[in-house]
Amino acid sequence: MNSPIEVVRSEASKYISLLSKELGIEGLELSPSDKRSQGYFTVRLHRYRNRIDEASVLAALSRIPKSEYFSSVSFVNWYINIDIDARSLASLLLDVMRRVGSDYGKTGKLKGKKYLIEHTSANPVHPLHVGHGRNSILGDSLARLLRFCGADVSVHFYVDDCGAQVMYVALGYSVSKNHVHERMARGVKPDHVMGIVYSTTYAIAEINRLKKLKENANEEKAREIVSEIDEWLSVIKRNMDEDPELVHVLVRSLGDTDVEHVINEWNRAYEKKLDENVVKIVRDSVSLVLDGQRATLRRLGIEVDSWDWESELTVWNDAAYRIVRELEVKWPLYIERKGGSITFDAPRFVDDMRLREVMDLPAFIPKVTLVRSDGTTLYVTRDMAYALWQHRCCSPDKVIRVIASEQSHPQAHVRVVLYALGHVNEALNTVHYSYEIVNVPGRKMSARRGEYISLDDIIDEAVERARERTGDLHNAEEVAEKIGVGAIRHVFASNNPRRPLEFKWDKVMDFRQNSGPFLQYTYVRARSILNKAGEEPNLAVEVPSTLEGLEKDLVIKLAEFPDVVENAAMSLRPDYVADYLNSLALIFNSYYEKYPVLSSLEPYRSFRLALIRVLATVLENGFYILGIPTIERM
RNA sequence: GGGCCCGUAGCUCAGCCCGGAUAGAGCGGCGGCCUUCUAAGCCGUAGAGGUGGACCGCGGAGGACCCGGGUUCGAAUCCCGGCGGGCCCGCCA
Repeated sequence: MNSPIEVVRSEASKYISLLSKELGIEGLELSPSDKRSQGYFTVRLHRYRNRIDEASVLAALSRIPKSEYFSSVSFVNWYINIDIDARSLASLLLDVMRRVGSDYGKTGKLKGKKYLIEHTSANPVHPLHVGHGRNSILGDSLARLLRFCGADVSVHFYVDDCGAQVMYVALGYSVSKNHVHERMARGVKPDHVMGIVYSTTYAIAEINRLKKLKENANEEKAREIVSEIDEWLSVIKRNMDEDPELVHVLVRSLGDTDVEHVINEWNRAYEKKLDENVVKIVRDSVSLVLDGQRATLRRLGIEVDSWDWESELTVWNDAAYRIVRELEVKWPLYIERKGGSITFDAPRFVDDMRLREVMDLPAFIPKVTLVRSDGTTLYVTRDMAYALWQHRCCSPDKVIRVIASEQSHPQAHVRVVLYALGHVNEALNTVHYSYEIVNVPGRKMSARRGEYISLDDIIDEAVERARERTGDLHNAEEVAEKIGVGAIRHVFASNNPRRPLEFKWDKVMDFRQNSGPFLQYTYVRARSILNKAGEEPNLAVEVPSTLEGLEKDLVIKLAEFPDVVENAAMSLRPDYVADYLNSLALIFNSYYEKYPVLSSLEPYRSFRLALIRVLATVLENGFYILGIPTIERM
């Protein structure tokens, strides 16, 4: 048993079940008390007030032997409060710690379980932006959390290399190759260069399209079109400010081209593998962008195990079409055809099959078009094929797809269609891990217009602000980098994914308010004590006869860690870990002021050193889960 | 029009699934603490509620987690109906 609190809890459960026999009541429930001053665990007896009286409860309590792990059992206001004996809990804690060492917190709960986590999966046409930051960090923290609990986790990134947006960047790249490479040779990140190529090419396409539209439009319509053109011109202008030469090249080469037409040609050519040159140029440009995105992820400590190319897994092997054909054969009554397009009546299917009783679905689901009139597949169709592949590739117990909440309908479609095709387990074990968007006040973000705040920018900014305070440490740059990364990771990992996140520079970067650096600082203080102590703390120490106040609080908090991790993993909520670390840090920082370690007398000195050793381990493991870098000095 | 999520102190949030004791934190405010293990820290304090009164004591009622109902011995928590905010409802991804 590697969870100290769990040991006490099972003692308390035993105690309570004895009590329920004594009282002749079934279903007494042990829960953590919200009034810690009264006790750690509590049992509510209110609902039995008419069946038993207080005297009989007190009598029953006096008949049951108390566990050595309880300091007190009391009966107040119809609550039975059981308090933990801090001394025995401390012994338990140190026992566990002696046994597992740096593995403290791992309960092996998910041993033998296999997870596939898909996260980020950004369009490979521009740098990652703030929204992706939330996605990547949530996904990565989940992966770390589940791995920490013993699960076998494989992290996948879906490379969305089909569809128009990729053709824009490829076309732009094809006419500006030398310039792109020259910039990369100068050290500019490839995704940033390609981001400019993409949004410029897209703007050129839009302008050319609108211009043609204008020719046979009435006066009112024409005015509208002109103002739209102006907007796209301003996109070009903004890109021009960033890199005039590159944008000039693009405008010169593509200004007179019917870009939209070429894009459609290329799109077809790529999907059907008709033109080797197109395939190569698309692959090259996507790879370049991915290199850049990968570098950003790596800077945040995020590693991806598998890069799954949409083209290979769903299009070139015909998997997406197979989905459609099977659906047509199996459920013809739910298929609607209109001029070559194919639509699945998902809402009716869900109602008829009573699917809502089987899986968690929104109360409303729209119909879903699977094939366009021109015979090409849609993103969602390909995603269905991909979802199936995710289950086939390594037979995971669960596939967790970290995808923004705005995609809840298509994600529901994916699961419904898997179910319809008879892949029931696959459908039930596909989780849309939904998170809310990141808002940046005052900025309307649009990746197509090149309007976004890149993840690189905010990391840079965070690091720069950290640098202002690292002073003349010999490794100031390195420390600043870790603090900046820690701050960013903490912001995204510590918020409830279900809530929209307001991203305000001053708030995220305010290290007083932000707890990433606060946690790191806490670790530094603990580390400092251990370093000054010199030797590795002995964990087989005598526990002082009295533990009270903050010392007791600290022991209990440290003992809770395995529980907290397990709960976070089962609920897929890395933010629970962040929350826990935060309150642990608060307790320790108060403790630090009040309880000297190195200068205290025995047995306190040794005991406290051991406690600090546990604390450091808990922080290290918590940091691992959240991906917050540890720092020895700051 | 429909769906999903959210509404708790000045601000950001936890608690709600599974109802129970005085609704918890952090930030910000105010006031303090660096010859003692790193002050990116800590301590104290006000703050979730209106009326009447010159003040004090005692007792009672009412209000109190967006609003209004309901269920319950008991509701921030469950149910119904509103209001406010975000996102979605494409032959885009």
